[in-house]
Amino acid sequence: IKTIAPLKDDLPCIACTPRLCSFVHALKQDVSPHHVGMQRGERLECFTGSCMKFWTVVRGTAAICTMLRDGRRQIIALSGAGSVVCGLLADGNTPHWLEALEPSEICEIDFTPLAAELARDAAFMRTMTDMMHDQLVQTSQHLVTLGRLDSTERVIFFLGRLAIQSVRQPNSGPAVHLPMSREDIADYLGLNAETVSRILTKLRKSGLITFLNRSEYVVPDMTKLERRLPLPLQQGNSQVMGQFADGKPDDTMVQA
Amino acid sequence: IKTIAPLKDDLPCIACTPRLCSFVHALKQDVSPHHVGMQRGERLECFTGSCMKFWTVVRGTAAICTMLRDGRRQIIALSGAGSVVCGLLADGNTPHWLEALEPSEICEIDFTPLAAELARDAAFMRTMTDMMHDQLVQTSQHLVTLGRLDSTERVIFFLGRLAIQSVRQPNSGPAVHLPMSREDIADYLGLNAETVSRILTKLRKSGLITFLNRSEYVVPDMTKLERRLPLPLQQGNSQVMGQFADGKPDDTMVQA
DNA sequence: CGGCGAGTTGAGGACGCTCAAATGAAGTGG
DNA sequence: CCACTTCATTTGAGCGTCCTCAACTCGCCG
Repeated sequence: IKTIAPLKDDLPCIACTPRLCSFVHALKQDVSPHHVGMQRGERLECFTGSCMKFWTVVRGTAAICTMLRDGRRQIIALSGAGSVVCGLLADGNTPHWLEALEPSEICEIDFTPLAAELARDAAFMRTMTDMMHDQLVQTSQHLVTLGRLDSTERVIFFLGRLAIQSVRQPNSGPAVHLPMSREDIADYLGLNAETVSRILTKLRKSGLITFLNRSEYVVPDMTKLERRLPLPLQQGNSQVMGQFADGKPDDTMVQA
Repeated sequence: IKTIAPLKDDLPCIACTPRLCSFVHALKQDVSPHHVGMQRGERLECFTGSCMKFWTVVRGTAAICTMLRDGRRQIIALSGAGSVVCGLLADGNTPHWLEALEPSEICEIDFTPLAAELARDAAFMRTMTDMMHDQLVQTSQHLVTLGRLDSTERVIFFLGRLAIQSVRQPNSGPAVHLPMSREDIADYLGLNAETVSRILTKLRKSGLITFLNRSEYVVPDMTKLERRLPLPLQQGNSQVMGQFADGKPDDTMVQA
């Protein structure tokens, strides 16, 4: 755990899309964001109660997980680099946590001491709304996936979405990196690990997916992939509250 | 479609938990909330783009629905009396709509003309955040249901949650009203109608559920019901941004 | 080389879906 | 009040999908 110098040349807070850091500086208070390194399987548990902690995935991949009494695990959402998770997401009944699926780096900001002040900050609340909205859209789509797609469609959808996100990354080659184990994929898709494995070999043999190794693949024909799905792979650009902020007061606070 | 007098004696906006009406009056503008009656199956479609419409279910039950290319339907969330749905929830890819599952009355407010102004209103944005948060918690739990519960557990969970919500209603007797058809339940739980029917008769024969008729039932022993589930039925009280608002400026705006 | 964990593959079975028919409930018109 | 229509629901038979359990392979590291 080390306190971060907000704008270093390696991986600055630019990765953090909602720019939470800007509120830290704006308020001139010692809400210290700090980076945490996490190994695969490590967890951050702060989903109880009302803590206003935020975790931005700077590097790696993390998952919002929950577990039932008998040990069944469900991955509710995946958080790739740049996405922000907030501690308010849990329901307080079943245990929730943020788990690194591969070696990751998380930037943690705890706004709790400033909560009352930020509740009166329209720009901050707009950011919160946007974050919640993005998460909600993602979760809703995932819900449809679990409710109405069969196992093969789920895996195809998962691989396709991952591939699309991958090409948007700046330093990506043609290969897509699979950031998680078969069991993690299964827990994300509501399947079990063996089924995922079987489907992956089926997709490999059918030529829809080409695997370079166990954790890297290429989609030779994205159109063909999409034809196997009853819903589009491309994500529409979600427009939210941010668009209504005419003056854009946040931008004035961004450093550099 | 009739414009509503905000505080009538029959079913006033008190039912609207987030009290959206208060923002209408605060801004002294003609954002006219009006009530819409809906028959079973009727739809409100405004999930495209960025309209800032809100629908509060005043009476009845509505569902946020989506449909895949081949006609598979998924009910993402149920909206009972008092809950608010907002047009921002859709992802823009697949069609989304709000559908009445039984004869319902919806209060519609379109804040679009005031969007820019409201974006600078911290109290309004806090309300938005709270709404999004509530929806997100609900959707996440639903997602776990679809991902990790088998069909019987899903139905039990559904009936149990409905029963708990029912006793909180003011005018409820011991019987729980089932506000939707078997097919609607199936589309909510990711099953098909026949399976739902089979499970209901199984639960009836096992004595877990007593049916008064096709749409009313009693849970003789809620504890026994909960023992069949790997997760608690009771919903923890979610605490969100509202708690941080010290002065509670909204309350001063409430009429009466 | 041996051990370990992740992944793959196979056999068998349970669960949930499809298709089809029967039953029930509610409304309409004679 | 009763035939008749219509639609939702129930029930049954058969089957496909996905899970469970188990054996086996592969890659990695000591």
